[in-house]
Amino acid sequence: MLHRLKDTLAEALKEAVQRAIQSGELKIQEVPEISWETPSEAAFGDLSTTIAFSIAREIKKNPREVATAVAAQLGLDPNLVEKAEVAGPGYINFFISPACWRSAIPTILAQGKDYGRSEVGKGRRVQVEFVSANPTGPLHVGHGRGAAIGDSLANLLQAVGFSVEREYYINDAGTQMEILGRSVWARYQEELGREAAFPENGYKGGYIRDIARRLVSDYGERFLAVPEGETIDLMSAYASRIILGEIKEVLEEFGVKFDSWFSEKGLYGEGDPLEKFRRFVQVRELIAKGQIYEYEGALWFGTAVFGDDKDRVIIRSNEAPTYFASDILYHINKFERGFDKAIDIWGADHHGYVPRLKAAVKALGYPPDALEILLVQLVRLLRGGRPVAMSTRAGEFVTLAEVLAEVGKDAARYIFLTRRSDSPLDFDLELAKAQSLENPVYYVQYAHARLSSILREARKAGFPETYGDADLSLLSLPEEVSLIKKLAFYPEVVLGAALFCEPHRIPAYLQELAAQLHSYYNKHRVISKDRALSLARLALVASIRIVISNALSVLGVTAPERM
RNA sequence: GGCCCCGUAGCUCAGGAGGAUAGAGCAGGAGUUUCCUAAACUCCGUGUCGCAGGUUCAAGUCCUGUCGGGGCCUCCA
Repeated sequence: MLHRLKDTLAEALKEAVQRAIQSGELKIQEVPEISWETPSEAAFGDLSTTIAFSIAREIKKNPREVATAVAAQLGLDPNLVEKAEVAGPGYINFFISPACWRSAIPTILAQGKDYGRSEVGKGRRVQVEFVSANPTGPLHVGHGRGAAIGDSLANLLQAVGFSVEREYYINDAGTQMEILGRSVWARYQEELGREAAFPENGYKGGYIRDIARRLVSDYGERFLAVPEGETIDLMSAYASRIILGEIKEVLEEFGVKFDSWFSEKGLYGEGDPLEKFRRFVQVRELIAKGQIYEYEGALWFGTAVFGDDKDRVIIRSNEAPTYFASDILYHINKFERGFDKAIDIWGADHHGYVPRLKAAVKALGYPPDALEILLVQLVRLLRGGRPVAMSTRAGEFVTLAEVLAEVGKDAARYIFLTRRSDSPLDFDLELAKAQSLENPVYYVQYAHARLSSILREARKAGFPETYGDADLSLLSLPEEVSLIKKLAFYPEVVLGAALFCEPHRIPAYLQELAAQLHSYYNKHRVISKDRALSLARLALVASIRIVISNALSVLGVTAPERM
């Protein structure tokens, strides 16, 4: 609705500029693109354009004069626009008629769950890769934040028409897996009463011992007889399978469903990784171009010329590929699967890798913006304002599962999504549990429950469940028009949040909408003796409920009927 | 040493692709319920937008420098 309105007004503006050109008032070649502002104050109208400034710059005239000349030529539909006026240094402000705003209501009621969706991304495939934690231990709170952001971002992109795939990259190859195997091996031996040195950098968490115990109960002492060299792989395979299973469980509980679980091992497949890599590189003639070269026995990728600080090793002199090699192969694989865009969501501690991976993508000949990397800052876990001590190395950390058990999915997801991802987040367990003013989740959910309650009461009072007959012109209070306006902007909020990868815009919007609703509710009765007015207000209430419900659903938070 | 992020009200943070007099939540104070859910509402805010320059008709927003906080640098994973 808003989108159409803007197009209509932009058209009218362009025509006005044309006429001003023809009449000789403006001497410009072509009409510039119309951009819209939403004024900060009601006195400045509902929509505002700064087109006069850009024209004025071109022809070196006073912006105010330009605005006046354009406004004088404006032919506007009085059903849509009450007035358009020149204000300040050269704004043209449009005052949209209440009737026009009200037309949003039938649209919302008709579209229901689809209200807010658009087709901007139609025909384009995006992959969102997130969480991707090593299967060497349980997910912690930080992973939870990444999960919430990745999942809602995927929802948002879907809502604006992209075809989206959620992927979890399982880092199941390399040194960490070996360390996992060694850790389990040590615990396994201990369980069976054999002296065993625990690896220096091993995983000390209690879950390793649990896995060792399961191993004992499943297989008894069988592995003690196997040569140590062979046991490590077996141990790490066994442990990672269990851990990955638990990761999947927690994510499901958290409401996150991946379309694909991509194994790093699978990336290399059966063949020798080094060979595989060389083959690919040759196909792309990277060696011929000098982008990949040997130096001191290692294979280097010349990322420096593509914006990295320095060149990077991809195959070490001991023939082992670095993680960078895996990352390169993995991203080649992504693009070969046909995604137009890959969005990686990483912990902020990996930010050092951004330039080198982007450089690699560029070197491989993919468009630079085909890869977008979103960094998620750390989560500081608090309890009653005091930091909760955590140390991954010592194996003491609060897991995502524990947080979920304590505060629940809705509060956790909502809080993770309230701040922009590049800003560190304080997550207070007491606050997340609190059913109080301090907890933003309940504020919004309560609004939804309230609206549901009104609609229930209306049904009891014999009001119809559809509002086609409602006389919406009765919604004349400033609060009502302002609420409708807010609803009309929802699709743009979704679009902005999706395109800028900023899910936090949704909770911010919800907070504002809920505040307006609560205030309206306390001031005016929806269901009254005036049946016509009641019906009109019920149509508004039903529309608000749809928008809150849709927005919460994008966040993966439930919209309760009762609280 | 190099790079990245952050610096906005007492606290936690927004600031929507440069725009008009910079906002919200919380904390603190005072009030509101015969009525659709008080998990709510109403009222109470003078901010060197870290600092200094610059670009622009217009800068919290862009550029440069600088100070403060956090993070990252490896033939580590």
